[in-house]
Amino acid sequence: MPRTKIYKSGIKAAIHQTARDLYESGVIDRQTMRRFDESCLTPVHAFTGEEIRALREREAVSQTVFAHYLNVTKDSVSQWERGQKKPAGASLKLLSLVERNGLAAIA
Amino acid sequence: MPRTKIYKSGIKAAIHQTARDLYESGVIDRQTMRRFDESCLTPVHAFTGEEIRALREREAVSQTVFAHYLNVTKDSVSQWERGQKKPAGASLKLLSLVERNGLAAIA
DNA sequence: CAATATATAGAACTCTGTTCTACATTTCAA
DNA sequence: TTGAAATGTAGAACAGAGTTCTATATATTG
Repeated sequence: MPRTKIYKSGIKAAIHQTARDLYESGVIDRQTMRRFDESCLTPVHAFTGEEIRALREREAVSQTVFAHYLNVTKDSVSQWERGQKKPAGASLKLLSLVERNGLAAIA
Repeated sequence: MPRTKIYKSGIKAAIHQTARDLYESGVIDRQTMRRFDESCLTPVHAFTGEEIRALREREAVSQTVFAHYLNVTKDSVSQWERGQKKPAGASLKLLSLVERNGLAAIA
């Protein structure tokens, strides 16, 4: 179904650096650079407790270890998974990164 | 000053995957795996407003764009930089990742 | 069996992060 | 030059995330 080829990690960083270089040398203007910046972020979406648990188990770590990776408490992870609290902001971003790139991406 | 050589990104992920494989095949026990997990995380430290601003300017983006990367509001970034609010938890983790690996690492 | 690791439970509390409005400055295109 | 857009500051009110504490239950392991 996906028409767009998924490139390996590193590509994104390279493209980004190139865009920044173009901006700094005046080839592209600030607005273009800004739109580029905002358009190539990994999409952040809401997570259900089930999804968070599945994600953690996919990475084969305990709640405690998972919590250490995200720099939050184990209790928070437990509450997320049970739907008692819902992660937001930076927590959501980290979960999205783990979902897409794995735990090692934020080690 | 640093005695330990800093390896390029990718190495960490590889080591991690290897450790997990060893664990899953029963070569190392769960406790060892856990200690390994907790010992190889990027250290998370507090940031002053100055440091956050310097970090953002190093990445050459506006507060708005920086905020988009972290999935927080531009106001939060502004308040961090002025010392009015102090990032914690997942926000701190993201800042540490940016500090060490650059903005592209969390794109 | 005893000790440890893991996960749940709930309650009280702190304070981040959000939201809103307003305003000053700078940048850039018309 | 003029006006629109981008950027950053400011403060206040608010919701709720994240912390902390204690207690309990289960499963695993030595």
